[in-house]
Amino acid sequence: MEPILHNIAKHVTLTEEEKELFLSKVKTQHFKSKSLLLNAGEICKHSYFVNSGMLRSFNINDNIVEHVLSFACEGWWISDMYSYISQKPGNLFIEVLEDAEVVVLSKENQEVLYAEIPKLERFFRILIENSLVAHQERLMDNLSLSAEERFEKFCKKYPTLIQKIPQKQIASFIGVTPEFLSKMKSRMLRTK
Amino acid sequence: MEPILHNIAKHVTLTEEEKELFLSKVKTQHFKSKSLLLNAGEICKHSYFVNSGMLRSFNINDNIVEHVLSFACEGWWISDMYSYISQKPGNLFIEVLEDAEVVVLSKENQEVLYAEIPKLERFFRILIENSLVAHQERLMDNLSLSAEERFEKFCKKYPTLIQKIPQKQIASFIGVTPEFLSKMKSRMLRTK
DNA sequence: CGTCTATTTGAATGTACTCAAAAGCGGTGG
DNA sequence: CCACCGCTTTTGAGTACATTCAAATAGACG
Repeated sequence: MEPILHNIAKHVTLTEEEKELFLSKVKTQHFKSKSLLLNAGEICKHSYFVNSGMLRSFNINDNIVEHVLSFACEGWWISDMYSYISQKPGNLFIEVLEDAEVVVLSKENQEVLYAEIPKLERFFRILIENSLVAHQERLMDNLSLSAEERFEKFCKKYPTLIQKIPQKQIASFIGVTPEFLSKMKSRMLRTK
Repeated sequence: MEPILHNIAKHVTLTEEEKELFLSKVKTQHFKSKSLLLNAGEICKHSYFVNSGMLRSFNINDNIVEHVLSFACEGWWISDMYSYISQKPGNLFIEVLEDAEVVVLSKENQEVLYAEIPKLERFFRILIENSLVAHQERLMDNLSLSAEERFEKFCKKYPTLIQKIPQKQIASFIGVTPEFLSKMKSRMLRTK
């Protein structure tokens, strides 16, 4: 079965017709590593569900430093939520880290689906609730944990990502420079 | 009209019966300053909508330092989202900063309302979407802005809160020590 | 194989923290 | 109504964590 239907089935149960309607409103696309699905300053017109490969969203601040907001691999959704819901220009980039197959849902079709299949309102509410909880936890971690503790937590939480994400991206995600993460790692090995 | 109905009306339109049903599922309560609506380790059984006064949610880390997750004054919702949706013990406190009148919605009644009034599913989805966007922005700010820039942004964003929130709470919210915020303020006055 | 990018390492620097003490402020009780 | 107590804010000195800049090394990709 389509992975995205499996994802939906975790929270709500669709009839066969509803599944078909849903699939008729999305399209599957392939993207090469390093391609940009969204540029800062653009309006985010789509939400992406990852079938395979990996994406990330990030911004770039005045000092030309990148900061990763989120990674998305198999089974994860990604978009620029701010821009997507407001349909105003956002400041996130969405980039492919690993050749990816993604399911693309447009904002317009999302609205159509909400109207046609009220259960999806519930599905996305639950999805967003979980995302909110994750972001709140990450925010509190940034406020209350040391860089080392944040890194350890990241390793425990995403053991698979450690293998395939470049270290500088992980550094950016946990909020340190790549140089410092490198030093931290060797220090952690030495003192352990 | 009830402020909470006004709040709901910003996103969805309820019939008179639906409004009545909604109001029958919530209760209004008064809380004195400094009282705790939720203790870390407890299961969060309620969501709160603030009619008047002010609340905050925060956690306490191993070093016994408090970190504010959010403030809530007139027209804002507050709860421990993680604990509320999972019904597991959370690690947030919810405390009254200023004598408050709040509308209390229990998790059970929330579920009843979702079932009886599907439009509320949409209302809370939108509410949570907005909250997610705000938390994402705050997270990125913590990663990419200096303490001074975060403070300036806070002042611009919540000019009214500056007046009534103790400075140490603001420090905790933007992620610095109260001593440092104090020094930062005097430095900003001097160099301006 | 060569080029480009990522990672490591080191030295110097800076931002924010800790600890300590003094000053300010608000609420409460005598 | 004033005095006192507790909490918040300010100020200062010393420190630590993380950054910047630079250079060397390693690794990936065409």
